[in-house]
Amino acid sequence: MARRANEASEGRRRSTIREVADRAGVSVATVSRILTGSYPAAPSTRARVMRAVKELDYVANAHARALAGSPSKSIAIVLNSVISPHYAHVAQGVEAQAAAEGRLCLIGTTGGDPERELAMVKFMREQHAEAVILVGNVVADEKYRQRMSQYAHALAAIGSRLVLCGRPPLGADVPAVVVEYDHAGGAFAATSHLLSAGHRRILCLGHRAGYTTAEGRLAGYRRALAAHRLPHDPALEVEGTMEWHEGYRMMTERLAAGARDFTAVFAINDLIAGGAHRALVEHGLRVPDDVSMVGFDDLPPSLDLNLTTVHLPHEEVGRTAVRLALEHEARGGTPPHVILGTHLVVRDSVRPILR
Amino acid sequence: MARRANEASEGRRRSTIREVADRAGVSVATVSRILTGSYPAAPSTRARVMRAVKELDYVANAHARALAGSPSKSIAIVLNSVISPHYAHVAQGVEAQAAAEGRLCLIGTTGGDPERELAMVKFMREQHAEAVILVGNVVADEKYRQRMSQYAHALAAIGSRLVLCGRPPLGADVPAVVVEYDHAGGAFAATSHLLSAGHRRILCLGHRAGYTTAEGRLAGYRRALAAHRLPHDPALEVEGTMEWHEGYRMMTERLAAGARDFTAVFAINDLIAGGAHRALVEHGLRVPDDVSMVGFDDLPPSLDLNLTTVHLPHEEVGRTAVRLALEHEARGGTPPHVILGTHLVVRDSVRPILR
DNA sequence: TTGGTTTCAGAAAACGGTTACAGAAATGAT
DNA sequence: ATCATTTCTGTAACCGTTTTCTGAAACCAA
Repeated sequence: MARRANEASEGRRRSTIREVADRAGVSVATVSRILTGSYPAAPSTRARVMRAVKELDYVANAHARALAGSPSKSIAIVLNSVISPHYAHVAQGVEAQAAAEGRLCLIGTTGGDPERELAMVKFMREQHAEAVILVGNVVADEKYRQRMSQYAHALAAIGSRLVLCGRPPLGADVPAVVVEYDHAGGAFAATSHLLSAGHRRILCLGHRAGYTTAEGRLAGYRRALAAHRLPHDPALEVEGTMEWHEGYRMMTERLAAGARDFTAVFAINDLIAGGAHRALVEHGLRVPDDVSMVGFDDLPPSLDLNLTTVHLPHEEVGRTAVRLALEHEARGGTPPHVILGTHLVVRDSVRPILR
Repeated sequence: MARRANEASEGRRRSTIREVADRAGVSVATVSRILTGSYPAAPSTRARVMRAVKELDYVANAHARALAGSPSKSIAIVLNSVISPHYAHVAQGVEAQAAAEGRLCLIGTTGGDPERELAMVKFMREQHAEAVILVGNVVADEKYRQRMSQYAHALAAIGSRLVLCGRPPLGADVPAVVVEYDHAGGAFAATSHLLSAGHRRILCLGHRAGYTTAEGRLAGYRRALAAHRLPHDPALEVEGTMEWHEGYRMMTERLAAGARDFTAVFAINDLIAGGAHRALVEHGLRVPDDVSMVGFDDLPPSLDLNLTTVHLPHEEVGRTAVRLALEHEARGGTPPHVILGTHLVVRDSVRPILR
């Protein structure tokens, strides 16, 4: 079917609201009002305008729109990387909620570098994003905190919001929405689960000072022990980063050292659990028959391992971040600080101990 | 250290180029020129301006900038979902390359719905993205193709580009950059690998008519058989979607049917391989001892299974998409169409057959 | 000095929308 | 028929930049 004149495609620049107005025989103001729906035009006018829009294949210029005062309709998300499952889920949540609220999603990755994070926030500020959502932990020195809280103030001054997602607040006087996970609560539940099964020597794999996520989980582990009137044994708390090969390393070294001085493992995340699992298998130990294990995060690896683990509402945190930012932008007041709950997902990686 | 007057944070609106100009005692034109670096101003003027920028915490308004004519410096990526590892890797590549070229990344997900994809493209068009990158396959009816190629023309008319990533071209006359994978080549290599090991009855799991990805891989499988002067046996080509549970289903049904009429499996992707693997194990068959297996994609599951598989340059495809779009935008001419090569990653899931 | 080049900086016109304000047309009441 | 409303539409200012065109200094050679 031969298309009409194919005007829009003919190497010409895009059509403007003025051209639409001319073709419909009305003023630009009318076109604008009809398209934004800010005013109920007469049906006949409306029809003429819509026809002109169709014929010219008119698409409004978001930049002109934003410049003229209407909000930019965009949400920015800044994270470590997109390929890590956890971040991917959070990003998915952000994007989904943003789309549901008619917003576009700007995305930037930092590779965990605070400098790049700061640069990204500045970049997003140029774009007038309605909210800038920072996801995950960064090792934050004092200079970083100062600069970031300056950004928070700057964003707040123009009716935008900084949102901290899965990371601690910057300070009481810094206007930022905060959405955190209850790491300690989850770790408490996980450890209690092992304790209830009769385990007393529980290895805690992967804590690390300065990383609030790991610290929170270690705290929950200790609290659970304390609730059972057990002291925590520093020899059972193994330090390491939250990666598969670190889990493998920690467990391998432990087993190589000789005595198997534990009956259960609380891995601070599922990746560590996965690595530790491999190391156990290589030493002829089976989960859960020989060693019980609980993880944290509830990501794909835990499914493959049939691992009992703590579920983090990854996607929910992203949705909540967007929702709160937008609500708060409208309402004002003190930025909300919410802590999302976690829960234990029981699979098959724990056996009771008979005494 | 007490900060000066903290002016920018004091609930006031953001500062403009005019304010910077006033404070530095120059005109807005000069400020603009210095900030964009469009020509070398006198050092003293430059210093004054930069100081004013710092003091006012001035950040340029990207919308005003884009409106005034400079390119928007943004790349849009539209994909199925962010949590699928394959798409996540592609997105990572796009974001990385975009950042490297000083561009911001707009992201949108469709959930595989062609309607939402079209809406997203329109949305991105409003934002004047320099390129719109469409990732992954969609079931495309004729109406969709028409609309999408109309968009391609519209984008081309304003110096932007539509990029198709991992999906076939829309047509010869549609101005779109295309970056594809060599599915057939990869499948040929994978199947040849099994054939060289002496396998003759090779199950092909997961082809599906209408899905170009699956079709390409099936074609490669058949071509490899043909190269060995073997006919392809329709009974060995099992239909299914590219998901874990489908792999599980296909293999379970196969084994339940009775006779084990194959010695090796070519799974059309790693997820299928994973599901099939589980089914085999449940029937007491081990990989590679009892059955050899090759997958496709080289994603996390294949690592866990120690699966020999075809590596797809996931991230590379994203980087290439951005690079080509930007290059082509500058150069013009016929949009490039590249096919990225794949290669076999040999792990430990294939055993030679002794005759 | 003078006149011709450079260099640097300013004035003002876009860019493409939104919206306050005002005016015209249509409606209803008298 | 007249006037007061109500309903719709047009005029024009403005958003914050970039950029073209032009003018003023500053420099150098004659």
